[in-house]
Amino acid sequence: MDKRETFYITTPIYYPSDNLHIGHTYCTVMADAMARFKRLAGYDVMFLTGTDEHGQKIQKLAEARGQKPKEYVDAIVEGILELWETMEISYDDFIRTTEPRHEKRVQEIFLKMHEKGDIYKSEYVGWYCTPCESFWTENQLAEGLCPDCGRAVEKTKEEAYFFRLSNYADRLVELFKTTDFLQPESRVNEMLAFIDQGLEDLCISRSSFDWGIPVPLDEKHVIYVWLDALSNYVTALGFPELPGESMEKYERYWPCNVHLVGKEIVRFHSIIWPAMLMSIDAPLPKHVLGHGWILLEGGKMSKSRGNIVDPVKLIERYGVDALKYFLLREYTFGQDGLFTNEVMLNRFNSDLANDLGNLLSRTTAMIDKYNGGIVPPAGVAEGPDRELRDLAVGCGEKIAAHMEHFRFNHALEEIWTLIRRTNKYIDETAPWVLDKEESSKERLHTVLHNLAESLRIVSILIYPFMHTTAEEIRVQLGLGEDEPEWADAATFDLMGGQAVRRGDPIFPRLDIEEEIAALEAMGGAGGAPKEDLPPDIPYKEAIDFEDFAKLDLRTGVIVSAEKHPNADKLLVFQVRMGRETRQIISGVADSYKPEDCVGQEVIVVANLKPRKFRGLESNGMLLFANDRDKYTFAFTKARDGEVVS
RNA sequence: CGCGGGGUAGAGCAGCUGGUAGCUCGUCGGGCUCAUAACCCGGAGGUCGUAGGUUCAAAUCCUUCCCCCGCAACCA
Repeated sequence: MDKRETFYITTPIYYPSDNLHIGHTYCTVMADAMARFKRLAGYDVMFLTGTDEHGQKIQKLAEARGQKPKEYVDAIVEGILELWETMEISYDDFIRTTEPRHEKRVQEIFLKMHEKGDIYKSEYVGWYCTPCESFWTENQLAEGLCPDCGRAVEKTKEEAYFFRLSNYADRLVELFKTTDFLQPESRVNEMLAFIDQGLEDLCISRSSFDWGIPVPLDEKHVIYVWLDALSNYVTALGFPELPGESMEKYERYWPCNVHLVGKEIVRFHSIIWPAMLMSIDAPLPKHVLGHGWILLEGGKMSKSRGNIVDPVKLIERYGVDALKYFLLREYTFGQDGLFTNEVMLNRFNSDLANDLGNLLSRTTAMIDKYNGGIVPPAGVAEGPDRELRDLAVGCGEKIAAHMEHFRFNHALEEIWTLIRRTNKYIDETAPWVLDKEESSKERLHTVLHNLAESLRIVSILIYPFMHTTAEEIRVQLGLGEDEPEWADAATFDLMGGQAVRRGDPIFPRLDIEEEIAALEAMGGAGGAPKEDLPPDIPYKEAIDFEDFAKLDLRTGVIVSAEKHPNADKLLVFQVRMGRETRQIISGVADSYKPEDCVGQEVIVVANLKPRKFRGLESNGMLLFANDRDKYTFAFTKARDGEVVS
């Protein structure tokens, strides 16, 4: 029986509606570093990641491409697995919510909650768009119309199952107030405020689409996202028990040490998930940690804005370890951080090439040159030796302390303090001077030994964060390819007699301007892509000519424009269309200033029913080209008031 | 008063369980030559958004206001 302490860490399961970007990579890299650190520190680690593959959105995306949902997600999941392989993510299990092991157990969980009396059938009042075959909640509607197609929706009552989330409000408040369940702490108030508004029971089934796990005992329904997705953290461990299948992992690893999640889903993980577990009388995870977002210049990264940083391109160019180092070193856990190519490249040069790479290079070069490539044994400590040795030997403990709080940036900073100190040590001891006199050879050997020792310790310390680099350093130092022992980082003077093997620079210095130019030319790796294609949006279903003929399109010209007094994004236009001038409202305030619109020729959908927006009536609609939330007038050179067809 | 995050040297950030402001890059000057024009030392540069308050002492705690950024609302 394995007596080691266990450590169970998870990432969210990602939604495979598209390829992943650096935000997902960031989260997964953090989890990986933590997992590797804990393994090295002697824990029995379980590191889980996966994909959340059900839901209406996937079903529709698949349909739009004429695929079965499973086919569609299979292709994307393959890409995700490849990415994690490239990133050398050391997950122990990868769970897909479409796997039988998950689906069966989610049904079991549903039944358990049902038995507990926490699930009841009721009616879910919502809105149905017949052409889109989509079911929308009150909140999702756009001024009472379908948010997808803009057509009228019907109020329908959908039969649905609900979870009595409201029953658990008190216990949840207790959880937040008396434990450090949720971190960073700043999120706790947010959750308490949310609970304070009153928890509504949670709708956990849908019958308006079928890409999901069937509700047991009622196959008209499928289980709706959160119950399905959140359960992965236990189903992957074999809970609930199924006949003939082992719960060994569950017993060993649950409760989870850490759910690492993005700040946008902290709420689901710290309210719904614990409530579900309370309902089935399972122990709660020990911690939920919410990390921040990586932002690009100009705002959040998002698929629709096209400003996604493609991790694969960065890896191809700079290597996995460089990217991992940057992500872990640059950002403060829990806070948002800015990504730019320049910042990243500067880190590569100063920290990796100049400090670490160059230290290895000069150390091995000197051992080669001054001692025939053999690491000398320990000698008598003098001068700055003691300081270097103390710093090196104490570094591991400091890192461990930072890692307890997921402060990757501080942990790495500690290592670089040691690296810089070692560089300084070379200057202080000036081995090239010692080499000149026979009388100082002994001192020279001690210095060379200390340098090798310091780097050996560095190679252990960086192992959880950049293991390939660590291995390369160890090979160059003549330490072989065995996995290092964390404990050896706390001991000096282990080396002597190894034959160093000089290699190419482990991190060649980059020409920053050249690299920035290259990255921008590639596009998609930060900054604006040069050759920028419009977003790839599937075409809607074909319509008959009669449908088109229903539209009454006319030309117009904007005679005045102003901001809507009660809305941020709306502009109120007066549009002259031949004999009449109409008021039309458009949500383009982010793209146009009112004064720039006057005189603009436009195309108007003239027979759209008038509607009020925050108190002002809009009579018709203006046509715009929409590129990632950037609107451009679709205009005509014709006289205003003419028919467009 | 919708919710939340943030405003600290030219840039990007850390510090924020209170005690004379720190890191990286950049910049200026110097040193060294083992090394990837890298490394080492030193200097310049900040009234820590604003206005008050608590305190012997505040970037750090409390309050006011201003600005930025997400989310929400709103986008026919």
